[in-house]
Amino acid sequence: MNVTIKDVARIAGVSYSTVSKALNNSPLVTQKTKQKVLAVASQLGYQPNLNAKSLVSRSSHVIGVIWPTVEEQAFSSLITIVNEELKQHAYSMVLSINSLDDAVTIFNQYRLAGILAFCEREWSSSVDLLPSSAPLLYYGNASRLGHHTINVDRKQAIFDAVSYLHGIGHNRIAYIGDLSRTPEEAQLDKYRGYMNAVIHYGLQTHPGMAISVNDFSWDEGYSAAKKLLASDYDPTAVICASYELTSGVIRAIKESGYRIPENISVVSYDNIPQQEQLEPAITAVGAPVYLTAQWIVETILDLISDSDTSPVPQKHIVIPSVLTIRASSSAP
Amino acid sequence: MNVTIKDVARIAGVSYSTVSKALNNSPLVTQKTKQKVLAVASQLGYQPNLNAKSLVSRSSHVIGVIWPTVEEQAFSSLITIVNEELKQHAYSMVLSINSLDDAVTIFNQYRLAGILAFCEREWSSSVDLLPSSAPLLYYGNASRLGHHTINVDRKQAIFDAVSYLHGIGHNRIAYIGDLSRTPEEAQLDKYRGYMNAVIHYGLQTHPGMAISVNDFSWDEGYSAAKKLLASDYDPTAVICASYELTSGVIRAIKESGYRIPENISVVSYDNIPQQEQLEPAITAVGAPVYLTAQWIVETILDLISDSDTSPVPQKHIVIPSVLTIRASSSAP
DNA sequence: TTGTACGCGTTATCAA
DNA sequence: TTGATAACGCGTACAA
Repeated sequence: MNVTIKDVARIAGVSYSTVSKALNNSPLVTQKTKQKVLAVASQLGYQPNLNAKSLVSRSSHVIGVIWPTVEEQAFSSLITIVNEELKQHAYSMVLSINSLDDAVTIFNQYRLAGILAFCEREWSSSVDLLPSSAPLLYYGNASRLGHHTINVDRKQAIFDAVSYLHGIGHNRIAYIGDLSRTPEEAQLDKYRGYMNAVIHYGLQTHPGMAISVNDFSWDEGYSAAKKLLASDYDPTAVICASYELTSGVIRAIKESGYRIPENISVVSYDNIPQQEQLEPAITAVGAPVYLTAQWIVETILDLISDSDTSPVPQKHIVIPSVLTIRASSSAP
Repeated sequence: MNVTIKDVARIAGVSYSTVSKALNNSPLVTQKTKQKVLAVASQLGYQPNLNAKSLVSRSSHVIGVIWPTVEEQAFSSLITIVNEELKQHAYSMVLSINSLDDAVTIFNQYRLAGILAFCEREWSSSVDLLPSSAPLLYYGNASRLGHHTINVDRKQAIFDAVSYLHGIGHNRIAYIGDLSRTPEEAQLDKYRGYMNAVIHYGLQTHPGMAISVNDFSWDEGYSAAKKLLASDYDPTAVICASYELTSGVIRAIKESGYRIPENISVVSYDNIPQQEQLEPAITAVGAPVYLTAQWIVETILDLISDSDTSPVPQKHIVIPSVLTIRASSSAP
């Protein structure tokens, strides 16, 4: 326990600076001594002290991710993939589920290489004051803040969904999502995309064409779909604002004796592989999660290497939506 | 950026050891200089370097939590509460979603104060080899390993559910859970509790009294309940192995025209507050999540303070189940 | 009450 | 090619 390079040096019979070189693949050491040092190190169970390491190098190869809404599943697959991607680039990832402020504080104190903030809803007002030594990249709807941001284009995504459905002949296209008086920015974007498209294509309108949900559980999707089918709107297609909603919606549609897509087409927001597993496989729009993860990782790593050169230009990246057509949609 | 105590000392016109004392509430400094130092520190935006701090103190006030199955929501409320509890004790929490080995490795390298492993299913075989300098506490089914463990009593929980239902007059009590040939240990425990109780109380048995699910989604619960109701078992009560399953089960029961609890009682595993929000509020068994979180925090903090004194006795804590009666159950 | 000096484990710069 | 030595930022005896 707590064996240091000095211990390794003593056993291996070399100086500890030589050990350091051997451990770091320095060319300033012979293969032979290197082998010996490595052998002793692993035999002693040597584990480098990252505190010392990042104290001297003033940084580490660790990215801190802030994820205050751990109970929302929406980000979990994205975060999983980001983690894998970072590992490929020899970075580690560490999560905090504290508030933005608390998390930034502790990450800063550890002098992490970079910080990634996944916060779709709440933005601490004091965050602008926090002097972050590490590059801070926000994922979500934060273009207004004076920080680097990366976003998915939700408005375009839903617009594309309507375009696609209209293109194959649908005219009564319903929407199930968050229409509350004060929806989060992200949800408002989706609704805007829907309304814009409805107007743009001159679709039939109806008071009951857009159904609001209280949260994004399957249960709410189920209830909303029941309500939709009970109205006299008689939609030929429905667009759902999330994967979970969709899973409830298709259950409700099936139970009401309708078939997908023969009687009604379903298109879901959230371009994640899991859509493939639903029955039937669901046509989806939104930024593909793999692509999003890759962009996030690439951007944060760029910011880290850029951070030497000042001034750093502000980055605001928007990931386009992709339409993935599956079995749940067809011409009416 | 990167202002150190030396900078603070220079501006405040004192030596940097005085600054250190002032920052750490040492009694060896006058209130006046302390105030001055604190003022200068905050004005300069001083942020302590935790790397240096834990390098010199050989530890930090940070607990690392290993959570490889981030996509399973089961732990999320527990982890949220653990986080809050730790904050109360002036500890920070940091998560890793890597494999057990990878996570332990990096946490060790950062010399964190303690490690908490939330891994219900997979146990890396090599984990025993990892020399962890920090106390490692496992949550899950790991009593076989040579490590400290903390667990909930799932077998007792389900047994209690049957006892309760039998006590108020039920004789045909169904079970919906994971009965696959090779279930995880945790799920097997639940089923054992059920079977033990069925035998113990001499309940009516039937081939279709226990329905197996493939995963713990609401969807599987829904399908299982439909199957159960279609059989000729005619249960007066049903026990579900998880919260998500239950949410699907009650939907299926309602749709089949039955009322809860008049026609059929429902008891769910997972003693979490969310059970209260279902319609009707669900009677639940299992270790209350708040209690579990408190035990976890208390145990890991104990282990940390014990770790000075060697040898440390091995701790294996089992948290008892509690029956929380709500509207979903009544005499048949 | 305040300041000085040393060490924590590591990397990097020199001399040897 | 190796080894001694000075940082990195901080806590803490010990001296003033």
